Amino acid sequence: MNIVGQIEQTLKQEIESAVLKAGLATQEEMPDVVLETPKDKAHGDYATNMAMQLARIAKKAPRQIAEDLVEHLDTEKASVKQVDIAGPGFINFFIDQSSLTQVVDTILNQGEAYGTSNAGNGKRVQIEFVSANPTGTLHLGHARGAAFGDALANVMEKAGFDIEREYYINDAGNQIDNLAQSINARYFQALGQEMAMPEDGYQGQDIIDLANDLVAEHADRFTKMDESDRLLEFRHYGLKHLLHRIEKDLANYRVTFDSWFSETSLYEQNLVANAVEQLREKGYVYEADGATWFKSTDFGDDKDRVLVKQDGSYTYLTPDIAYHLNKIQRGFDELINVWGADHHGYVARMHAAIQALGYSKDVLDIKITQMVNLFENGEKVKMSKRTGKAVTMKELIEEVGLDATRYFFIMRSNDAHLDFDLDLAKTQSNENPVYYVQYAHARICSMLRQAEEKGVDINAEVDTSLLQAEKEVALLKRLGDYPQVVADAAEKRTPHRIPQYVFDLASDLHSFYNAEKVIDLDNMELTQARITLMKAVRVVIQDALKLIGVEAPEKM
RNA sequence: GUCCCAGUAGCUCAGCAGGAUAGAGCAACAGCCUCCUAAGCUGUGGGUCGCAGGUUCGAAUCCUGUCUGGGACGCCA
Repeated sequence: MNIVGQIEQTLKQEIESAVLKAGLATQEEMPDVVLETPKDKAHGDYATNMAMQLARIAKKAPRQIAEDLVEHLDTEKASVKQVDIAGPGFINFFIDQSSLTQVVDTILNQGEAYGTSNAGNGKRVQIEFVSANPTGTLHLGHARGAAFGDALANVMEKAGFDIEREYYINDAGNQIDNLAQSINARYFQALGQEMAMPEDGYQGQDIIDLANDLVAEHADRFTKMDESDRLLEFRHYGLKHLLHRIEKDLANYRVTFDSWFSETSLYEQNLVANAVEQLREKGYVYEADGATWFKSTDFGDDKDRVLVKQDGSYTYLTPDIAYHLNKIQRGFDELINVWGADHHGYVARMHAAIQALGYSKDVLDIKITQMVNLFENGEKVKMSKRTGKAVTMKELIEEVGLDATRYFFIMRSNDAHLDFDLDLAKTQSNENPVYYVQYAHARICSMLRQAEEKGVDINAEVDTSLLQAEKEVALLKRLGDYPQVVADAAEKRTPHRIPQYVFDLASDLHSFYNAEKVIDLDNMELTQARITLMKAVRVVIQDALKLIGVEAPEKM
């Protein structure tokens, strides 16, 4: 347990025991003690609304209750140096600051383990994200989903969840047939022959490149095969290369997966037909109009959904149901899917399927990442300048850089539409939050370098209780918040809390830097105490940036 | 028509398991480098939290309705 957590815990216990001693409520009636950090420093370090919550139980005015409570509070045990009653009955606590400085030692002892917690309690959670079809390159929306999913996974891991990252490969549907047909057409075209692209074929440059590679490697060898054999070859070739490229692009984006799950494997194990049978046994399947239907309306969906089409093939939904059943059966306590906004209409039927199979819909949490719009010179950019098509993830990274791309995607809530300001992301100045945070880190590194050059022993045993200046206390409190911020971000699945937190921490650092001189050779004790504080801040900035996949440079 | 997301300062957004005077960045304005990186700091101004009801001691936060913007509503994937 971290220092701040301990202080809060003790305070909560003392508040409860004061309520009991004052006879304001019994143990059974006791409301949860809510401690909050007031925005206004005049309202202390912590405040509780206990008196208001007790108003109905004790049948007294909140202010009167507050007075009784305070009278019975053991301030020494609670390490409180001052208690005020304010407003409608808030009780404000001023904490004895000396205990706060311990956070520095805790951080330096724990290193990058600082901030971990047991909030997740080892719960096994699988996060499936990106899962783009292997029929082309990754685009803007994928980049957002990848950044979000990866950061969420990192944050939840740190908060004590047991996380697996999975990419679902749609390598079985008719979009893959279409891919093979598209490559086929481009192949003949590359050989100088006439061949029409299939209707709804993949028009992208990436397919043309693939076909050119095929010609370079194999010349016209494939023209001598039966068409069906050739298409099978192209299907495998296309899948392999496009998937490889996706994997590489993601790795360059600092996103890796624990497992890549193939849709085809579901068919190989007969799991798709199995899933339909299971639904049928439970009575949620019927035949109509020559097709097989899933009665998803029994579980709140708008309309029933087709599982097997008139032509005998499956819809997209059917293998997906089998896939989710398989995921559940792999023993995860919870599944999280990260989907793009264009799939949100799909949520109800997936939840319906899970319930029809006998599971709670709570086992599947679907996070939707909303649309991304690029802005440049104040105007909306939709198309790539080079290709005229949608902007790819790779182009975006090349244009604004990896750190800025990841930071910008993660700093916003996933369910808000995102206006991505290219000019701002490229700016190397204080307007750009990425640089602001990275600069704080570089600044600390610079101070440490100089301290060493001037002969300060930066690893000395120090008396951290010297850290009592206003800006120092602000930093200590912020550092102490970190484990709770990570735990909150994990529990609420809001990784955007991390960029916000680290921005605030950077702000506290810059503010401190301008107010106090760290290296003062005439006051070695204070210098060393401050150096130690700087090291602790550096650990936390590094760690927070690592969670969101952004580098912490030592020099800028 | 149905469903999902959003509507908070000039702009981009936090805050939403109810709590005190609603926050941040940018933009605007006024200051700060003989001193550890000015890629920084300090201060000022700026808000009917889309609108209307309701629940509550208390609502940006919960409920209902409504308006606006975006998206989704295939025997496509």
